[in-house]
Amino acid sequence: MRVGRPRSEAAKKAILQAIIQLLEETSYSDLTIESIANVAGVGKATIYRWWTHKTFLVLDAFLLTVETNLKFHENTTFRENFRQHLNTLSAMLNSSLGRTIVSLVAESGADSELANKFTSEYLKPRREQSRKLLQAAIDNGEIQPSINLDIVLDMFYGPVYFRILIYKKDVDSTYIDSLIEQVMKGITSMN
Amino acid sequence: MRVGRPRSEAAKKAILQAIIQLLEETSYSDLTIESIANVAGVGKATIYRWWTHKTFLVLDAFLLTVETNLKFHENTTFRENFRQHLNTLSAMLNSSLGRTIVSLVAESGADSELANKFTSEYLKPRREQSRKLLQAAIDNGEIQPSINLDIVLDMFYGPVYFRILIYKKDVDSTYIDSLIEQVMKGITSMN
Amino acid sequence: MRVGRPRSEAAKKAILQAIIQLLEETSYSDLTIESIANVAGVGKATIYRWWTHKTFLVLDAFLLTVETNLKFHENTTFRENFRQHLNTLSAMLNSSLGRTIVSLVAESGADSELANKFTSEYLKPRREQSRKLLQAAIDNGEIQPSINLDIVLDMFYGPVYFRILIYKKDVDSTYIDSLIEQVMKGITSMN
Amino acid sequence: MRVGRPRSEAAKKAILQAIIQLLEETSYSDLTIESIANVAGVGKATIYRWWTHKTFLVLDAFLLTVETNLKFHENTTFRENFRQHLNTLSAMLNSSLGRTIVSLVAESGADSELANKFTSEYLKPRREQSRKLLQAAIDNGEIQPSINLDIVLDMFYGPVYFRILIYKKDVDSTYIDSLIEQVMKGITSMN
DNA sequence: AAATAAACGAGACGGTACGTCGAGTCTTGGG
DNA sequence: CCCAAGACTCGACGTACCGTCTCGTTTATTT
Repeated sequence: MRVGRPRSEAAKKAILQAIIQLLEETSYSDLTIESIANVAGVGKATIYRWWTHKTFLVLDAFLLTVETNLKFHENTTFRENFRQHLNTLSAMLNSSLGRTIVSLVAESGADSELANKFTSEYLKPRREQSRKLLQAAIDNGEIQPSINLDIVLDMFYGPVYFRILIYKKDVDSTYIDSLIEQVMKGITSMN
Repeated sequence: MRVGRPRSEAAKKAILQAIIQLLEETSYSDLTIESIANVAGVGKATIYRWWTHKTFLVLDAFLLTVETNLKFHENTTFRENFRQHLNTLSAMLNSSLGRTIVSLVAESGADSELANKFTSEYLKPRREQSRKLLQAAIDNGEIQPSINLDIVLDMFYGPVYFRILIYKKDVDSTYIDSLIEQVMKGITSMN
Repeated sequence: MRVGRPRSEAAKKAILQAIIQLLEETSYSDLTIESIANVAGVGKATIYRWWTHKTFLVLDAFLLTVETNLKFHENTTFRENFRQHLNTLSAMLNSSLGRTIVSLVAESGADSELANKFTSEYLKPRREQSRKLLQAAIDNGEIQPSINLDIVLDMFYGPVYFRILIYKKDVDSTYIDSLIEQVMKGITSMN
Repeated sequence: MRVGRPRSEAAKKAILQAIIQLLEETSYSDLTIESIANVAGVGKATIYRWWTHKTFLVLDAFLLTVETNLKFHENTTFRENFRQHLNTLSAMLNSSLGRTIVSLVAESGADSELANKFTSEYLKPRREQSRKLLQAAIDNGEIQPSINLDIVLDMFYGPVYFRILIYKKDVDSTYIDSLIEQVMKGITSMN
């Protein structure tokens, strides 16, 4: 079996919690490993032993806060599901941790380790499920079968990301409702 | 008149050029004032005399590279105008300087100086003009008058930003064409 | 009797041997407990269980290498005995272990634990025996009874320590012979 | 002429003074660059800019405290001159700074930079002058011309170094007087 | 033989200082 | 009065060891 003192799960938790706390007080660029270690009551070396880069720390802290598995409700409408989904996304992007990790991903290269991990552990699972939702709506005739799924999904997600992060305008439930309405207009089956 | 040695425009240009050059070689976090000064052949104090913050340096370098005033062609279609516009946007987001400044804006607060300047000097002028374009299409009956202009514009821009910066997928002219097509479906007048 | 696993003499030997080996490769300040543990194939805790301080480790390693009990030859002259004694001392001071422990003693305070142990376990026994030797030479009329034993002994030892450690000049047998000769001139009985 | 901001002599002085102060409170091994910088009110980088190694810092601090040029009195006896000289040496070796630098030299290799600088800037000048003093005493017939100057000088210096640093016994003026007396016995001309 | 108990190796832990690097400021001589 | 050069204070970086700890394992004595 593995010898030596085992890794402290308490330390790991404390580190990620410290990041969450600190990012609510300061910006990412003011977030120092030193302050994380202090707040977590942990030695700096412990942080460096398990994370190679500050961005991964933030990503892990982020992943800790988001729901492990996204659940869509089966007994409700396609519209309603998306509405909740986009509201959750909007809340995430308005949190400092969410804004931070997303802008870090934006800055990183397309095949950077950070982008890959963010995609595989956060983005993709959600994308996958919302794609299924969309497909189901096509299957039951609610939505036109001719659409490009990817583009339609981008039309749901993209405006929310853009409006909050770049355009710096509020995305409230009214906006989300109108957005969904507008996208639906172009994809609903007419028969 | 002001006495003493006048400010060196050559130094200013050299500094912004150095940033453009360096950002093609390294990431923003590896971009140091020291290296900028060295490459530009300039003292550090000269940089600090003109700019208060590294982000503004990058923003100014960015603004130097983008067209001062966006021109839409009047004698062509709404679709065609947007197509060119989004292709230009896509090219900008794929450049290291573009990706850098946008992610800096994404990370910054809604009413930070950086976001305000980026909005007023880059984002808003373009938004204004594309809004006019959209309005003109409504006026001549091409597009439904009932639409929410803001949301429709977000549906054009948002997917491009999102797809390049976050989802890390290519946005080529085929994608842009399909995107425009899909958005148009929901807004075109049917008569 | 005491229960539990007994202390490992093998580990103790390995530790002291590791120090001897490492001090021949690196300086004392580069000698780390970690490297000792690695070379000795021993856990750090085992070292700390037996020794409170790194200096004592070195002292113990030193004591392991020096003759347990100094032997003067009775059937030879006073001069000859001292000659051998000082040559041995010179060899010790030229070894890295010897130089290290002596400079540690030099740096330590007069009533530090290290100085006390070095004095009682190394210095004093030798001093005692050479004092006896000197006294014997006085008793048999070879040397003047009026001398201050302590000062004369310092005149034998001091130059050797000083010349090797501080003045950094070679102390070979010629030097030692001349030194003894010169000291003798001032203490030999003239009758 | 040289460009750029000139080196701050005030900072240099403050650094060396801080070392002198700190070494009176703590041992060399507890003397950290960090504490020197704090006490001196100086950035760590400034220390590293001018000194490569902590030992050189201590050496420079030591050289600052010792008389720049040793003065022997011409209108007094050889004995008296040496008496004062050895008393001064004894005082130096009993200071924490003196004990520290000497034990650092003792630990260092024969042709290390530290030993060389200590020899050339401290040891040699004094040795040179006391050698001249000895030579003068030979020239005026006070001392035998047959002696080995080097060995006789070692017999003056060695016992003082040894007794203070290694043997940890007091060296007061009585001891020095007796030592000089004893050495003189073996070298004085008898006519 | 089984249970108990201490020492062992391995290695993670909270710390501290290291030596480096860049930030932003200041002080020169020169333009 | 601006400029380059470069030294300054400051503070975080990532590394290396410190001395302590917590594991599973080993080796003895005690039951």
